[in-house]
Amino acid sequence: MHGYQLFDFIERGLSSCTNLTKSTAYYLLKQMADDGWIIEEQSQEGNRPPRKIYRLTPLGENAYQHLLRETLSAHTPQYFSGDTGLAFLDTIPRQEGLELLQKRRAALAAALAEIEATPTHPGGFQWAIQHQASFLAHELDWLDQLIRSLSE
Amino acid sequence: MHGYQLFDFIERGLSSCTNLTKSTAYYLLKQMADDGWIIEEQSQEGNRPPRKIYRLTPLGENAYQHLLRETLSAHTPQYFSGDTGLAFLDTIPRQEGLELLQKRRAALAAALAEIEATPTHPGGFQWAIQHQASFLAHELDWLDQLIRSLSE
DNA sequence: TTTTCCATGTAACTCGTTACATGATTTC
DNA sequence: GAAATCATGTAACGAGTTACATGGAAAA
Repeated sequence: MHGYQLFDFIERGLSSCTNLTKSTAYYLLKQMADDGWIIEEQSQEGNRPPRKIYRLTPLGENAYQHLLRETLSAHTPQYFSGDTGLAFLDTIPRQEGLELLQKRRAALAAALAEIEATPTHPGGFQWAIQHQASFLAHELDWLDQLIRSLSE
Repeated sequence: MHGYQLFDFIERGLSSCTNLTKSTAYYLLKQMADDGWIIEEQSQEGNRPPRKIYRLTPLGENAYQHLLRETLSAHTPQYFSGDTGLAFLDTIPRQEGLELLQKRRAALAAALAEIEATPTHPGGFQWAIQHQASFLAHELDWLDQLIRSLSE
């Protein structure tokens, strides 16, 4: 694929699972090219802007296989910036705290709704999306529980 | 508090909720001092190394109040590097995939066990810890479900 | 004809991390 | 006497983001 195509593919349906920007995509492709993981091939079709088609080198294939196994077998700890707020939740009036959390709940629900509306993806990609959806659903549950326990 | 004391407090029981290092803690304190959020007060007790006691300025108090409300009301999207692996899970033999995921499961279970062993914290801090624990428990459930569905 | 799409980048910057440095004091 | 604890930093680096730049073609 060429860069634009790759980015487009990711953007289209995987936007809920990543915050990759176009600039970063090109930046990463350049990195991989510099590292010898991929090679660029110029290509032009008609009057369209020239593209760079990327192809995996044996070195890149090797790196891919290793990285894949590493990511699959590792648990990466997750830290939530929102938890910092929770730690000091008891320093503001309870009513105000509840209103703020309601706002958070709305944003969370919107994110969940959006991901549930994304079309089905082929193969393993569906696992990633489903994981994200499942995570958001759990977050919503948890937040509702917190709000309920604060409302008493 | 002084820097070492602050870091120690966070490290002691909140290590499951953050990856703050000592260097970063001092770095952030310096930032806040530069921004006028806190002021340093030298202090020395006996032969012990000199300390810097930090005190919030009105400017810092204001920033704190605003940041707290922002963090409480916002939903920050979370992206999981592990999901990248899932997306390509179907490109390796199923048996090997299962073994890798089992390894991930073990690490996840260990993290959960560790956090469940941490002592209870005062006030809102408990919310943060409980959220992290709840998140890990859900991750474990989800992973077990994935493993089961792949085993069929 | 104006907007969006196709297609690519780069320079400057930010935020934080890593590795390293210091030195006294208390505990083993 | 060695190791851990107390207490503080800094210099160099790195990974990625932001803002900006370009320019033709197709769609509205």
